[in-house]
Amino acid sequence: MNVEIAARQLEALGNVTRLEVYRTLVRSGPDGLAVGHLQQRLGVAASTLSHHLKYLVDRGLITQERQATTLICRAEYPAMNALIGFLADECCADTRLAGAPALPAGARK
Amino acid sequence: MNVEIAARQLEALGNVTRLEVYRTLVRSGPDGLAVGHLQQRLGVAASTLSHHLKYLVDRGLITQERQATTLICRAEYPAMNALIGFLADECCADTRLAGAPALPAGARK
DNA sequence: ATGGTATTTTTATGAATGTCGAAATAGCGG
DNA sequence: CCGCTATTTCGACATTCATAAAAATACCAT
Repeated sequence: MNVEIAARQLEALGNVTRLEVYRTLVRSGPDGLAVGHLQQRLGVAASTLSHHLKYLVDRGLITQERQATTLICRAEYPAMNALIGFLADECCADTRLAGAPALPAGARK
Repeated sequence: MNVEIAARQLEALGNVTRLEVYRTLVRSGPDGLAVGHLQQRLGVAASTLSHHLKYLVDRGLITQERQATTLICRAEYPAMNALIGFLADECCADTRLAGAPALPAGARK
């Protein structure tokens, strides 16, 4: 994980529609959700949704698998884990794990 | 923390220049860094930097404090913590804390 | 006040985004 | 093969973004 990749993934999540899509997929668990179901649930135009899904696939945040005519979308959990890891390690203090303060300049990497 | 705010903050970090700025500030610790130092270190035009800093302040990711002629910028750690918390809780499995699998659909909220 | 350094605002411009309807494609079921 | 459903591609459009030079502002030191 480097800054460029992280930025691209953060950017992908930095749009309400896409973030909702992604969140919905994550919460749907490993079974994923068909594009059509996503479309119904989020109420966005199919073409817009398709556009955003491509975006998310491109950046490795979700995967798609054909099942007959429908396309199943799934969150790519390792990607999110890596991204959170980047934010926590490269950028941030651990937080929520403990009350540890931010690491001082140059303490890592 | 809601989806709109999270998306705005993620978007703010979803640009290489801003992510570098932010990362630099986080790693500079609580003392922060002057705009000028950031500018020198990152080699971006002052006006561009100022633009991005405003962006980050707007979204609550950093704060600024005047000290004589120089403006000290600091990462707003709680904001990042909340954002990571959102990603972990609302969106994602915990990861890195344990090997726990993603929460199944509807397990939360 | 004057000069100097630090930072922002203004202004400009090219590029990318977000959105959607309409048309095109893909692939099953019969 | 045909029709049907699912999804994508193709314009089109308005909006926002990223960048930076130039001018303006802020504030200290003298």
